[in-house]
Formats: sequence, structure tokens, C-alpha cells
Amino acid sequence: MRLPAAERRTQLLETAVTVFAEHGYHATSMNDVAEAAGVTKPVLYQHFSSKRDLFVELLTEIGDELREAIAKATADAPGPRQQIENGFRAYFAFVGQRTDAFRVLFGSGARRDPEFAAFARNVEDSIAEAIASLIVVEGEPVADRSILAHGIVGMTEAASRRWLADDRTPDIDTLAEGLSQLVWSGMRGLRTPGSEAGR
Amino acid sequence: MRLPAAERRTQLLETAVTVFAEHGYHATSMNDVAEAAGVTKPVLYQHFSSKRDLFVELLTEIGDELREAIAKATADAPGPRQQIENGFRAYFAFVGQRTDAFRVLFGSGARRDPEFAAFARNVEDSIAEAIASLIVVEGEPVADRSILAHGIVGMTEAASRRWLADDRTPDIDTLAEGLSQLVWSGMRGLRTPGSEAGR
DNA sequence: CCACGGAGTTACCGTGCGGTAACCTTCCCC
DNA sequence: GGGGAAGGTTACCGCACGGTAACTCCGTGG
Repeated sequence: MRLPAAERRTQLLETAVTVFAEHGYHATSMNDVAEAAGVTKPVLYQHFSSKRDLFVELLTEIGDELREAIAKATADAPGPRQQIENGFRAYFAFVGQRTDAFRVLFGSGARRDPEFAAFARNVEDSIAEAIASLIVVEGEPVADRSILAHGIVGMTEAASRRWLADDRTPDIDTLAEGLSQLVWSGMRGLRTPGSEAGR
Repeated sequence: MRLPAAERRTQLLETAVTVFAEHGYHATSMNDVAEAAGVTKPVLYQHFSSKRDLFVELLTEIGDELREAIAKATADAPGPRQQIENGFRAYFAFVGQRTDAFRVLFGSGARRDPEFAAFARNVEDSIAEAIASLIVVEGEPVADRSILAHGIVGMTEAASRRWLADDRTPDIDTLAEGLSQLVWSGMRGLRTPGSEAGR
């Protein structure tokens, strides 16, 4: 079935996400993508100048989408506690709805290549920056907040992977509530380093 | 320079760790490993039957080493709080001393392949299980504790990567203290889900 | 001194992949 | 209805990689 160029292009992009999500960048050949789209290889090369080019286009789209979803969800929150919970909810909603996209952006294969890894890192950095601004510790240098914030972002990623592996249980709200609870009270505990921590 | 078989074998393993750590599994050819060891390809094949075989041997070694280091560090801790802090310290010590090994086990390339990913997952699972046993929530199902524990493991991994990227600042003790503080008070906050969390 | 075996090398094969040139087909519009 | 794009295909190139066969080098024991 023949398609006009614009439609074919978007169809190829959609197909590419699912194929790359399943096997990763290296293990996926351009033939695989073309075949999955019901088309042959040169058609792919009419729309994307190279394999890298195709993949980069996917990464930019996905990165923007996730960043935007979180920004929109955290924008209208009354306070930091709600901001965190809304952020988690938006993140997990993205993971649940656009699972393949999540796997392409954060799944391995992307992270090995410096150019590809930059896309995932940019998203992580912008989320981490938002989280770091919520961490309030008196004497602590900013660098320490940043590394903790990146840890929290990584925690979210790992929890998402585990959540997918566990067939999406528990539901998103429970998950977001549990994690934001953990992070929020964890961050509150940082204010008095070493005192109320005792057993 | 000619070496007896046993020595050559360990030298090849050591070399392989550094080369795989730098470029990942796919981007590293057997020629690269051989050349880095000052030897040619067939020598590599005299000691390892395939590229997968070589890599699997690395993963088993590294996984055992990390698991053991954490087990030893957490064994002689007076209480859960100290157990967590010692665990973090041991983890970051491993990251700092055996950086290449850490990158091979958890860096991408390993994670895409099911067989390879199992090694990283096994280590993560055993750590997560230990953490999950420390989480005390009355009404919560066990599955939720497990996913939180895996999140904490992922947080540690992400923090490690960031720590390496930041030229190993701050020092290990500060880092372990900050993270265990975050996790410990976070876990305490889970006991009263939704109550004392309010702003 | 020479035969044997362990250590290494050169040179090669097959294959799969990224990428391309040349050709075919359908449909629209004058 | 015929010609020209737009959309698509077949068939190919070059290359790099995993893996191997055949050969060479060198120390050692009889």
C-alpha cells in the first residue's frame, strides 16, 4: 500500500520506536525496521539519511515529550510536596502509555554512544535540577544536592523498569504515592544531618 | 613476550575489562581486545571459546566480587541503619576502585542482551532483597516494598555514575552518609503513609 | 642434536549490515 | 492518453567482524 510521504514518514517513526525498543539500537538493522513497516530498505533512506539520523530523530521527539509532560504536571502544583508527587505520576504515566518510547530513550544501546546518551542525560539533568531545587540543606554544598537529585531520578527509572517487569503492578497512583513519600520524607531528613537518624 | 597459559589468561581478562568498559560489548571487537593485550586474535580464542564466553566470564567474576564486598560490609553492622550505611560505603568503594568492572557490569551493552542482563539483575535483586527486608510498613503488600527497594538500588547506580562523571566528588564517606540518610529517613517516613508527610 | 609440544602469527572464510544505483509502477494532470 | 513525478523494489557494493586452518617459533628433555 502506497502512502504520501508525510504519512509514510510518521509511520516509519512509529514503527522504528517499537522495533528499537525491542532489540536496541545495535541489534536492530535498517532492514528490520523497513520490514516491520511493510516496506523495503531504500524507502527508509528516502526519509532518513542514516541509521543514526533516524535514531536521533526518535530520541529528540521522545525526550521533548517526556520533559514536557513532567513540566506540565508540576507547573500547577500548590507546593513542593505536590510538585514531587505530580512529577512522579506524570513520569509513570509516560512509562505506562509510551512504554516503547521509554525503553528507547533510557534502555541500553542509547547510553553507550556519547551522542545518543546526551539525549537521555539532558532529560535526566533537567528533572534532577528541578528536584535539587527542592532539597533544602543548610550547610551542604550544591554539588551534593545535585548528586542526590540524580540519584532520585535514577531511582525513578529503575522503579519504572521494575514496574514494567512486574506487569505494571501496583497501579500508578500507589506507586507514585509510595515513591514520593519515600523521597519527601527522605529529603526532610536531610535537614538535620546525622541527628534524628539514630535508631 | 611469551607467557604461560594461566598468566596469559588472567592478563587477557584484565585487559578485556578495560576495553569493554570503554566501548561496550558491541563496539568492542575481539581484535581490539587482543591488540590491547599485545597479542593477536587466535590467542584470545585459545583461552575463550567465543566473544560471549569471554564476556560472560567477566560478568560472573565482577558480579560475585561486588556481591561479596557488600555482604561482607553489611554482615558486621550493629543495626539496620548501620547496615545501610556500610552497604553504601562498600558499593561506592567498589565503584571507585574497580571502576571499569562497574562499567562493564552495569554500563549498557550488557543490559540489552537477556543472558548478559541476568548477571546485573541478579546482583541488583540480591541487594534489593536485603533492602526490602529493612523496609517496615504495616499494611503494605510485599510487592510494593520490592519495587521501592529496586528503586533504591537504581538510585545507587545512578548516583555512582554521576559521582564518576563529577570526578569522584564528594568523597565516598560524604556520599554514603548523604544517601543513607536520605534512604533511612525516607524509609521511616513510609511507616505512616500520608500523615506526617503533609507540608 | 633433534624431536616434541606449547605459544603465537598470518592469512583467510562467511556473513550480515549500512548504504546506494538503477529500474519499475501507479496515479494525476494537461 | 501520454508523460512525468512520486513512491517503491531488486540487486548490488564494501567493509568489518566473529571465527578458523595452517603454519612458524622457541625452549626443553632425552
